[in-house]
Amino acid sequence: MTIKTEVTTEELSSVLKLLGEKTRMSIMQYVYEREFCVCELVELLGMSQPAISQHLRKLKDAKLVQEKRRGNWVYYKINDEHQVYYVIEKILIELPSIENKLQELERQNLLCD
Amino acid sequence: MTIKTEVTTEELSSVLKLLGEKTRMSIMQYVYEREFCVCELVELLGMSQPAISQHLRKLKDAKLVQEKRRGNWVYYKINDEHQVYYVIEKILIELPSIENKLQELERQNLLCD
DNA sequence: CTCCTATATAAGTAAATGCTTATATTATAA
DNA sequence: TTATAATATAAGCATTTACTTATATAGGAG
Repeated sequence: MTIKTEVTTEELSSVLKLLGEKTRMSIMQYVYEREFCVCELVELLGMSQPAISQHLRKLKDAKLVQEKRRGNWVYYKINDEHQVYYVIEKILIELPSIENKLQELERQNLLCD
Repeated sequence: MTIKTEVTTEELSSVLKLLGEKTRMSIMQYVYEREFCVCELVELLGMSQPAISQHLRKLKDAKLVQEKRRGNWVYYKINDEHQVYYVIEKILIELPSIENKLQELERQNLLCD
């Protein structure tokens, strides 16, 4: 039996505040699919590296994503143990598919590692 | 058969941006329950009348709520025909119950009309 | 070690945000 | 009509935000 921990309005709205920004929402969508390194996200989202890094920092501070360094690259993935992960998931599955963009990335040989 | 309209990342994140503010999230929670006039929301949320009005304006502009004037009072309720209402609902049902606050409001005779 | 690549951080800045106070609008009632 | 109550709007302001550019850090390769 799973006991669902009660969430405060403040906690939930602070998560939604982070998702309420197009770029961060997209990042979340990508790292929900699989892990991505920073440079891949830079390509996918067409934004500067510092901009992406700063968004990732906020997501990491909120424990929405996890990072793992592999050589020069730092990979980010969604934290599926976040307190409101089940809510986040419900939101992310509503977004349009990112498959096209992933294929495009692969086609252009922009995948790292 | 219901056809679920595709939602863009931008549209969804703009809605989440509005919910990503504690006061507005609370307003949405209240008007999800039933209609409320502005002065009731002012009492419930303990904020100034202009502050509440301004939040309601944003929610109305985004078509998240509907207004209806009745005499001096303007009542707001959730717009259950919003494009992503089904997502909003999934979020709102996760919030802690507001029953206590409603009872308190009633006890103090602060209900309008 | 030195060089290079990936990433993070710092500082600066323009724009957006959420309040405040003051005032306008709208409807009811006298 | 005038007065009053509920709400909306305007203007001002402090804070936050999301970028930019420049620089720091960290690891791999030679």
